[in-house]
Amino acid sequence: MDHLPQELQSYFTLALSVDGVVFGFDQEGLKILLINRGAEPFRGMWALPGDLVGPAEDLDIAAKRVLCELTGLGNVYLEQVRTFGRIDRHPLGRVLTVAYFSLIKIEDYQVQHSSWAADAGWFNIQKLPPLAFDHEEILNACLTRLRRRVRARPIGFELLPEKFTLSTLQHLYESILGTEMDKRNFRKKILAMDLLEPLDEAQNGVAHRPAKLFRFDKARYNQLVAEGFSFAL
Amino acid sequence: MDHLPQELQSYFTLALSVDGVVFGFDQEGLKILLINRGAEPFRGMWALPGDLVGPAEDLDIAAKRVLCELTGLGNVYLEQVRTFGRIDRHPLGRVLTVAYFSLIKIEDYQVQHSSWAADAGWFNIQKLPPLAFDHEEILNACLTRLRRRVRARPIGFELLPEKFTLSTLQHLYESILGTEMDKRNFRKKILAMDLLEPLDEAQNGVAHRPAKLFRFDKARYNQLVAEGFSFAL
DNA sequence: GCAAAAGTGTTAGTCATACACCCATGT
DNA sequence: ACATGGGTGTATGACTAACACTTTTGC
Repeated sequence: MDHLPQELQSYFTLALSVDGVVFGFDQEGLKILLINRGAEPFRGMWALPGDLVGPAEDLDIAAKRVLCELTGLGNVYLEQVRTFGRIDRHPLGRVLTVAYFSLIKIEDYQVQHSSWAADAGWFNIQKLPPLAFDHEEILNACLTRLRRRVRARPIGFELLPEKFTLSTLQHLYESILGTEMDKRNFRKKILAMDLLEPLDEAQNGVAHRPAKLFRFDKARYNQLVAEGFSFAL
Repeated sequence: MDHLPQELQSYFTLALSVDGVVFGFDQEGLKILLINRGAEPFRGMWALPGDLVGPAEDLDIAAKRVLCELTGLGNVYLEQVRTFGRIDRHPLGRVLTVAYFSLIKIEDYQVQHSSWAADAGWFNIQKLPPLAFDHEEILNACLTRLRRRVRARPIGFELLPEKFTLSTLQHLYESILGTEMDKRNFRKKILAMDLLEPLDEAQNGVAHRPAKLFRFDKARYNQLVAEGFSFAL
């Protein structure tokens, strides 16, 4: 810091954190991963996973690091949402936070032991506990962003296993958007996009007619985009 | 800073700036306001207007301050876009920057003398000079955001004087989106939304049939939104 | 055979697109 | 009278929304 002119030094006194809203999906619907804080402030409260950004740590890398420490997962969908900078948002000092959301396949998640979390767990998006800091505001911003994105980009698949049924996909959309959709219209629309590859495989062990399985064909999507296609649901 | 535990102090060594993409619109099309840097680094280069965020300054307030110092305007449309955090993006140290874009009525702009700008000027979005720092990347992010927003929210009016013609409005959209639109279809669509109040007034002094003037009815928009309407162009 | 979810088409209405001529004004 | 942009309607195709019954499996 010695190389800085005197008059600039007082500006280099902020800290920055990243906070992540980790979305997952299962039979019960859309969920998010919360941690129970193991350290002050707000020890014992549920909060979004997050950590301070190191002085020489790239912002996106920090977000990936937090996610990986918490879930053991790398290489997942991760998107910056926005930065929250109210002066008094953190009791320890001037800490701004950059919010990210990520989409993971909930079945891939394994509990990890991270320094800042005494406990972690999935919460249904409908039944959330009170959150520490301004994390409810952050969560709302991320949820709003997810709802817009999921209709304009084929990112819903990031929440599903590789093979899935059309009904599961429809329930995914319904539970993210909070709406009900017509089965026939949904299938018509999504299949017409020609992004799903039907597999020669079906569910088994279910007490009803087994559904066919599909896979999202990412290469096909990229090709269509290059030809001017744009996803919309 | 004394109240911080030892192990946290090294995190409070970052600086944060805000950078703004100020959009304006006139007969020539969409423009942005650039400054010529009066200080190192990049002295003499064109750059986005921006400044460091004070240790006790709210983030949004900082963005408004920069905009006001530059243009003399307050109370304009201002939206946070995203935060750029590459480690080496600033030569003086670890400075992250939060990008904002704003929409102003170009005729309201008066040159101000601000400390960090030797000069300032409007540049056609098509003919920009090379920019300092990573400001080209920031600009692109803001432009992309503007293009999406302008189709989903009635914010284009922020760039126009209170009274405007339908042709001007159409040219505004065309120059933001980089497309051409059909005159009849455009008028049909925008008038069908019932957001524009036709005035008993027309252009004058033009060498052709004078166009009728309209005003954006914000109260009407708010009412329609409450009833479930959503703007789309 | 019953419960449970899978799978499948048609119709009516709405919306988007394409397109060409007359009008009012200034010079 | 001419140049300039203002202003207007219709027809076609595409997409959206609404809607009910048969099929396949496990128990």
